[in-house]
Amino acid sequence: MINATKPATAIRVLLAEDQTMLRGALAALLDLEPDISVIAQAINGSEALKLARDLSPDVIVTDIEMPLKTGLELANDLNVAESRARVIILTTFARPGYLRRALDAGARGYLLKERPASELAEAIRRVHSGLRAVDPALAAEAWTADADPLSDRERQILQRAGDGRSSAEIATELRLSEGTVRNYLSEAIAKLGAANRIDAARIARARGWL
Amino acid sequence: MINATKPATAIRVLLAEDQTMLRGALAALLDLEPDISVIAQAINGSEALKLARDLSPDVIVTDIEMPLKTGLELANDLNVAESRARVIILTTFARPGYLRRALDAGARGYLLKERPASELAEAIRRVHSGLRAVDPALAAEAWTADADPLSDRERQILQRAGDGRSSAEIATELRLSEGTVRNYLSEAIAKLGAANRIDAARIARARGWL
DNA sequence: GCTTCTATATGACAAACGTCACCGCACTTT
DNA sequence: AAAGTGCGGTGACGTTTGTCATATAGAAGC
Repeated sequence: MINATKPATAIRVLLAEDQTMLRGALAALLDLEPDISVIAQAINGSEALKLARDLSPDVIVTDIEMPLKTGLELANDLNVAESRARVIILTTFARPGYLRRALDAGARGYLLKERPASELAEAIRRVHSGLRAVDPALAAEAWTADADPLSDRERQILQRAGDGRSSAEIATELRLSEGTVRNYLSEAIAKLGAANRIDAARIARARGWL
Repeated sequence: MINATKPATAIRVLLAEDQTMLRGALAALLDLEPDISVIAQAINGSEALKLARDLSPDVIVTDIEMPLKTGLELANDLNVAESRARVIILTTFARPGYLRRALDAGARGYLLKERPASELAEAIRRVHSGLRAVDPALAAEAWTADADPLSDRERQILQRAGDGRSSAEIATELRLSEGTVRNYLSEAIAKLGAANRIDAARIARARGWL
């Protein structure tokens, strides 16, 4: 993409989204804005991290659910690396758990794909100028929502159990004893009020805790 | 959207997609093409059907998984109504089962959201000129893909098991004995080469069989 | 130092799950 | 009529899962 007509002060944006059609369409639309320049695109979280380090963009717009590294992990990695880049999460999921984790990871914006594309450009400008850009309806909901009750271990184990892995397999993978895995699952099931591990995984996913 | 600059012969397109950001971005991009005019947008299948009847577009581009009416149902309804409109399915899912159902419903195109947006315009032109536009990789896969090995009962039961219901609950709901439910699940697990019921549900979903 | 907390482990037990051989009944097919 | 087929059921058996009480080692707090 040629940006010869952009002012040198245009906001330099990195776009991370695994769905090619949406990524391409958004990049094209954003590049039509005179004050925004999409300097790179990434198809997964790892590539985005690498590009962010090489190019130091002003703003990173990222999906959450991507291969190799999620947008939340990306935001976290950039945060601990004290990156200058400001992160906007762009996702399908209006889950308070995701929003909370995004903000904890240092994201400055959280926008839903349900919203019109024009709001994305607006959010980029807001975030670049130091403000936040969080979907108002979701922010209100997050205020009243329960906090994620799961520990990191419980989350790790529940993820794998939800994919159909047995306690023994999970134990081997995480170098725990099988009994310990069952204990963690039992805890998670109780915390979520679920009937079994699958039900627990379903509930946790629906609330954005997995 | 103002189309004053379009020739009267521009291809008149109806776009049905529930995700606003993607819908808006695609509409904007397509409208940049001189020979394509997006005359209307729908946020679900029912609205798309109504608009198609009122406006009789040349080409309808539709997602599959939408509220109220899926894109496959929409294609089917238009087909039995002997609509002039030609349908292109635009979806995330590279599932041979979906492709087969789409073609059975009379769709002329099947395109993945994994593909660049430029291919969408190309597909619209092909379909409008009477040709087909099916993702080549998926078409090849569909040729060799296994048919769905599950019986209706197995599918019913596997769906519920995948949601975390116990054999006893499923038995009550479907008025079978618990042993029978376990037998069906055992069969389904064997057919799919899965390790357990959850694994089986995961595999079946991934192939579009659930 | 001692206490408390946290993560992990063990053992025991009941319930749920997965497998398999086999039965019964209603329908077709021949 | 006999044989085959599909669907549902039974019983038995070993494995996995869920629960709970309890234990141990290290880290953190006092």
